[in-house]
Amino acid sequence: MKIVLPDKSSRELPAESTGFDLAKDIGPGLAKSAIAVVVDGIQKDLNDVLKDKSEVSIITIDSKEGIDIMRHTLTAQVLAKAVKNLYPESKLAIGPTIENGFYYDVECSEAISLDDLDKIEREMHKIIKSESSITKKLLSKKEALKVFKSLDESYKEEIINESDQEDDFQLYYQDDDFVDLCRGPHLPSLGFIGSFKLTKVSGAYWKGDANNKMLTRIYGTAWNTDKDLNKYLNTLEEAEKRDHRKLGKEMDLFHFQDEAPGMVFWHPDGWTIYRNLRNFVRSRLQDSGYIEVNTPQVIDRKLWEASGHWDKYRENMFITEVDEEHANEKRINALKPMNCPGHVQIYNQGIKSYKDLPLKYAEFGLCHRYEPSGTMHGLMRVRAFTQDDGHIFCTENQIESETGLFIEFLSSLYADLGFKDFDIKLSTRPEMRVGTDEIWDKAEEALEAAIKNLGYPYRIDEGDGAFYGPKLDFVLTDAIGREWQCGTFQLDFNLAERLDAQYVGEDGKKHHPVMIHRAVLGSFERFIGILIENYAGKFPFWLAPQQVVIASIISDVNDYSVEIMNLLKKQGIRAEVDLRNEKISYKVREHSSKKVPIILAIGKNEMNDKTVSIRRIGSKDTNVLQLEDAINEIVKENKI
RNA sequence: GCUCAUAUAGCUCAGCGGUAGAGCACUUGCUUGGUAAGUAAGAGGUCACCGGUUCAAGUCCGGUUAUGAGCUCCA
Repeated sequence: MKIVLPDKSSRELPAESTGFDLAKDIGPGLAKSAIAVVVDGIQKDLNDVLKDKSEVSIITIDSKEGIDIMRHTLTAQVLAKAVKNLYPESKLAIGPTIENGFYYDVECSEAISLDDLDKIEREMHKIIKSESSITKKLLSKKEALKVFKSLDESYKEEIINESDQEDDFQLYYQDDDFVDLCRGPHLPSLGFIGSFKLTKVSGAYWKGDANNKMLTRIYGTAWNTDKDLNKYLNTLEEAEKRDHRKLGKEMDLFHFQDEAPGMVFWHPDGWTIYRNLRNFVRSRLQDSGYIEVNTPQVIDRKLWEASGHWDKYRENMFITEVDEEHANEKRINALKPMNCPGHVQIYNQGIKSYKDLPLKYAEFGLCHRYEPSGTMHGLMRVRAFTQDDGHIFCTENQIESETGLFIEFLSSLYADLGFKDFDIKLSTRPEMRVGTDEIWDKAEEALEAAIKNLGYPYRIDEGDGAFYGPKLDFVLTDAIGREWQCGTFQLDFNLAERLDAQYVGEDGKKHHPVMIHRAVLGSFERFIGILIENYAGKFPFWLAPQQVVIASIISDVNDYSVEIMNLLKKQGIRAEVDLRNEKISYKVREHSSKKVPIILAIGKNEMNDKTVSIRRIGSKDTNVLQLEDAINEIVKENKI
């Protein structure tokens, strides 16, 4: 039979040949590292029989797909078996791979804790040592059910029962008859398994549904070599070191307390960062045609009913109760969870003409949302946060140009904040939606055209748009490769109509404008969390809360130190002196650990020569400069 | 919201039935020292909150609150 290879060349093989036969035919090296094949675009086991005229490529253990298959085999054949060996009463649910690793969900009467992972790992090593080969059997629904019924694996039975296929259920066996149901493909033998480590245990619902039983989920990570494994474990450690909650405490930036869960108490230095960031965004917004507004914090439920929030999102809103003194008012209010209804109220004052569009309101709006208790996480997920929110009121024809302007605006802001890369995700119409297909067509096309014009790569998330319109989400990548979704650009065909926002068109008739909800940072709180982790606390000079500390070496130079501080302060630099009766090494250590960007050490020499000794964070080098030159350099550095 | 875990000095943590301990930080004294911890002394705690068991509870049990890891959610 004839097999076509990825380079379109073809090979003649005897009938009934497998992927492994093909690999052998190509070369012994390939045969050694081959673990699976892709047949006509679908991953198959290496020992599956190939069909005539199919297109086949070979997956080797060191490819991305290969590692994924290895992880898959590791969880389904090794972790699952180890758990069954150690806890014979346990039942297997599912064991997929995830980014960098895998997990397996099991039902276990005995609680499995972190301390048990060692034991399970040892059992896994024992299983791998057998280098058992893995063979596949194809069973009918009835036969497959019989197998798992006899093993009392009720989750597997459920999976089979709910499947709409009747035949070809894939059961993978090891030499000693351990069996697991799996979509495959799997490694041909356990000998291909590389380095792994079990990382954590937690609970997870069967099928991800909170109404179902909570299973035990065991997580692990796996790589081809010890080196890769260690590299990954190191990045985890690095992420832990950068944790904004830890750095926030160390650098004295903010805290939380029981009386206001999910709401930030900003300390002086944290608030300085916040203000710097806000000033930066504010000036950019002004340059880009936005008008800043401000809307009330507490608004009568009537407006939330009109906007639709009361119906849909009441669960997540903070509602105020009328107290005794004000009982005659009998009003129920809500803390705003969003700024948009407020912005429409401003828009609705007076009559708008098509000549007024696009009209762009911006607000650093403080919003409250009652997030479920288990979802809060430092600054990243809070109940009170400030959005760099904005709403663009425009016509359908202006969508494309406004999209382009926004993407460029966002891109320049991200670049100045230290994020060069971001991805764009276009979410299209969901099943439940408002608006005609015609307007959805037009809107989705406009968004896509704008991205294409600017030449940015993007991906499409079918059906992930909001019910009121398609949207773009912007995902940035931080210094250690993690992704954060921050910016958003959401078209809304619903709210203007609901709240009766109109403009008079060229035709003299009234029309509803398209509303675009947009944010670049998302929330200041979360974005500062991301900045802390991205920079590991070592903020760029212009953002740093304390920019310069002038540390005296002996008390004779105190006056000169204060003089330097005042010169810097006059130039708008956040400078402080440290005149304490401590050694210079003590002061350097303390201010370095607080991540102050510049330490100026001042001793007798500096005072006599009118110089400073400058030391930058992250470097042990010191550099002696003339005072005037140093100040000029520092002032220059303060520009974004 | 769900599961599991955690809550002791400003911070990091030890103590796990017989009414509290370390290091750092803080205060004071000595020390004026040249780039990541000078030195001595002192002060500092309703052991998260409410209840239970016990002669006796940071210590065991239950509840509440908050936090953490996941899950679910995120307009």
